[in-house]
Amino acid sequence: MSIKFAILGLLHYKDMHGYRIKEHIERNFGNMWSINYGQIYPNLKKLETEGLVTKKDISQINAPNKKLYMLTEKGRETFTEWLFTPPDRGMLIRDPFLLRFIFFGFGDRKSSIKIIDEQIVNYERQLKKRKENIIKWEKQDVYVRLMADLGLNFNEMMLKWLNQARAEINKSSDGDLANAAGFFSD
Amino acid sequence: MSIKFAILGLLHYKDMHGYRIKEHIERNFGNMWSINYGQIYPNLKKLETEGLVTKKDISQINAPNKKLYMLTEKGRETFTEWLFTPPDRGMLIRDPFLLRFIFFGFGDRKSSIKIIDEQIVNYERQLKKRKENIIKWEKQDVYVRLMADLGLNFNEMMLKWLNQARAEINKSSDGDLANAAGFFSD
DNA sequence: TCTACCATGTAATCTGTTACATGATTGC
DNA sequence: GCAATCATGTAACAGATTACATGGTAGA
Repeated sequence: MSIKFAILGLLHYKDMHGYRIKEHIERNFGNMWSINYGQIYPNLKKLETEGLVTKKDISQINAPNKKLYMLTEKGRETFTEWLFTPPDRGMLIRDPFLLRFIFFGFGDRKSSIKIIDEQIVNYERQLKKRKENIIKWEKQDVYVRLMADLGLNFNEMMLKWLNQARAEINKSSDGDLANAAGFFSD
Repeated sequence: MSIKFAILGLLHYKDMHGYRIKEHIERNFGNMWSINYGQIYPNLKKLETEGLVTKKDISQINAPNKKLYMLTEKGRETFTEWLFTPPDRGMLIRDPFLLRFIFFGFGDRKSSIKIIDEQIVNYERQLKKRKENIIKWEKQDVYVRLMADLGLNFNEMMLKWLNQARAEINKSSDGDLANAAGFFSD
C-alpha cells in the first residue's frame, strides 16, 4: 500500500509521469528501495479512479507521448493524513548476504571470507558514490538532507562491521562451529 | 525463495517442526525479519517433495502431535551450494517511518518531531533488549555473535541519527521547505 | 545496423500476509 | 471460566517481480 503514498509524496514536488517516477526512485533510493513498472502504472490508474490524482496527456514530437499526473486537493489531504499517522510496523530488512552470513559456520572459512570481501567492495563503491552525491543533497530541505546522512552513516557502519567481522573470522579456528549447538535452548 | 534456505539452515542445528521454526526466527531475528505459518507449512511440504528434508510424526501426550523435519543429504548439499553463491541482490530496506520521514517537509515541524520521538522510544527499548541478550550470544559461534553485534551497531546508529535529526529539525525554520523543489533536476 | 533511451502497459507468476478452523493442555 | 501456549494447516487476498508486447528517436 505504501507505493501509493510514495507516489503522492513525489507529486508534491512536481507533476510527473510513470517513467519519471521510477527513474526518480531508482536514482535517489535505489540502494535500498526497488520499484518496477508493474507496480507504478497500475497504481497510477488506481490513484486516478480514487480521485487522488488527475491525468493530462502530453504529446511529444521527438519522444513517445506521456501522461502527466498531478495531485488533487483530495490527494493532498489523504497524503497529509497518512504522513502523521504513526507507522504501523517497524523496519523490515531483507538481505540475501546477511541470511547467508548467519549460516557461514556450516561452510569453510575461506569461502566465507571471499563472500565478505565481495561485500566490502560493494559497500566501498557505494560509499564513494554517496560521498560524491552528498553535495547535491546539502542544499535540499532538512529531511532530504538528513536522509542522505542516514545513508552515509549506514554505509560507514556496515563497512566498519564487515572489516571487523573479517578480522575476527580470520583469527578464529574452524572448530568454533561446535559451540553453535547452544544456539538452541529448548 | 529464501525462506526455504533459512529453514534448511536452521535444520542444520537441530531437527525441528514448523511451530518451533517460527518461534525461533521470531525470537532471534524478530526485529528485522517476519515470518508466518502461511509461509512455513507450505514450504516444509515443498521441501519434502523435493527430497531436501524428511518428516517424522511424533505423538505427544500433553501437547498436540508434531511433525519433526530433518535434513537429507541432498538438502545439505543444496544448502551448501546456495551458501556460497554470491548474493544476487543488495539489501532491501522497507520502513514505513523512513518513507514518511523524507516527506516531512510537507507537514508541520511539531508533528514530525512527535513521530520522531516515538521512534526514539522504540529504538531505545529495542537497544535495551539487545544489550540484555548480548551475553546470550557471546558464547555462540563467531557468525551468530557477529550478527548480534551488527544488530547493536545498527540500533546505536539509528538512535544517534534520530537524536541528531530531532535537534536539527528543531532549530530549522518551517520556511526551509521551499528549497526542496531543487530536489528535482531534470 | 545495433544499442540505448524514452514511454506505456499487461499477464503470469511468485511471495507474503491475514484470517480462519481445529483442538488439547496449563495456569490464573 | 478464560487466556495463553502448543501445534498444524488452508483460503483469500495483497504485494512484488519477471517477462513480454509495442514502437519511436538519437547516436555510435
